[in-house]
Amino acid sequence: MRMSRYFLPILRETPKEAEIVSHRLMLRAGMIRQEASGIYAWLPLGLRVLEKINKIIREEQNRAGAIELLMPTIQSADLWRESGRYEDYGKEMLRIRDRHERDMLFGPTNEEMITEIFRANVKSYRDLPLNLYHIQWKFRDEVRPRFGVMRSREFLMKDAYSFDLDARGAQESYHRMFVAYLRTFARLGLTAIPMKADTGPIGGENSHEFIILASTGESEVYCHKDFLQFSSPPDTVNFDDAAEMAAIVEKWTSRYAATSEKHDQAAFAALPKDEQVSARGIEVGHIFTFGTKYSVPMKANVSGPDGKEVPVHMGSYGIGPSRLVAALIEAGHDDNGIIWPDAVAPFNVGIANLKIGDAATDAACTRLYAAMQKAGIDTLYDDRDERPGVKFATMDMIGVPHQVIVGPKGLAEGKIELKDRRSGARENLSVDEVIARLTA
RNA sequence: CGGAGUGUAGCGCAGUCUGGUAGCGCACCUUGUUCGGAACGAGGGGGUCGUAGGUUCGAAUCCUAUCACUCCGACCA
Repeated sequence: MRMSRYFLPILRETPKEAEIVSHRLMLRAGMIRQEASGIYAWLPLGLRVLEKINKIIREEQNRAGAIELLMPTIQSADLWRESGRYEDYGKEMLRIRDRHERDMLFGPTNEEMITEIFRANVKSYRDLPLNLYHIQWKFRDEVRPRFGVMRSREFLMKDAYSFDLDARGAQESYHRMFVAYLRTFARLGLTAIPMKADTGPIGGENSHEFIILASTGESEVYCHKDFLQFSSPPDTVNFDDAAEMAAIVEKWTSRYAATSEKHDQAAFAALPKDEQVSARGIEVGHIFTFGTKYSVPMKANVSGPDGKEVPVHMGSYGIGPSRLVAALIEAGHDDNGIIWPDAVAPFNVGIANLKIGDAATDAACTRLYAAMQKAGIDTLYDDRDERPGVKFATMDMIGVPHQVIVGPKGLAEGKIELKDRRSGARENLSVDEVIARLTA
């Protein structure tokens, strides 16, 4: 993308309402714009990151055997009356009335709807296990939205729902999602630690929150330092092998890890001092099984091998991509701006032409840009008529991981500069060397 | 939902107490000198001062109502 033709409304000053670093940087980098309290428009740069996160989530959900569909944002209240949650949900639910005076709502979650879809179409245990997911905007009318997209009212969520014949099958589905989550967060460049979570009113055996450590995180968390060394499951992992899945889950739940709500001070203190990690964390995922909570009242039954009808055992698995964008920034930034992992960077390569109009720099940049495009690399070419300092500051703030700096001084010696955003390391290389390096 | 506060140009703010018809910095446009870490000068465009009433010869400023937004606490992917 040529920056001169792009829509990248960068702010030089920080809007006063932005308290935490991710919110500040998302506004300053022109990723989002607030349209109402807790409701944001995603500008081109922000949307790129969001879509890259979604892509990774999809790939890992699919790998684990989940199947994508798309449910609507608006739901009928009648569906929620079936489960009894229409009355229970309270003011967090945005209730709407259509022109025929029918009660509708903007979905805060989709258990009811997915159960309805399931029961209408699946009647036999032979069709199980089944795991359906979608990535859709949800709305929860939080009393007090804050921290930008970290706690917004409208937010994007990937939610998967598993269906199994019995509790044992549900457990296996849970394990698959657990492993898929480990892989997903690892690919996003994050270390996410599964922490035993409260199932709350939903009930059930299995529940974990995936927490990433960040100094500006919202909650206090405590865990064993081994979690920081654990390697995530490789892409050769076999999701059909229940024993392999169970072993991975076993490993990742073998050490102490809890958020402040579930913190057991005594158990934590029993760990050797140098193995204790006490930090702040952000919840980026939550998985749990809830048995037949919805299948019983909503009559989502299947025939078992013995011919008897039984309610299915279900589980649900959420990841918040929009929150992840903020979490990634909380986990990756410095005084100059955002530091994206390559996997989600809106642009992976940035080309800064320090002297627009200079034949040599223009030619070198054009050649670089063409080579990057040919290689299919997301590249932002800063071809604006701006001073060098402005271009450096822009590249750093929006967090382009690999920056190619092309100026007349270097070119006089046949060299351009390749800078790594994260480390700040710079190398002087020829244009061909840079192309070879970046397209390797 | 309780408590506190703020609405004046895209962003950050002054002006409000003490009414006289709106200003500064950044950004934007023109132009010149600049040009390797957010340059400088000259000129210029943009605001019915959140909204609606009221008081007044006259309201950003005083009064009333209303809306929006933010922060602190209790709740959440």
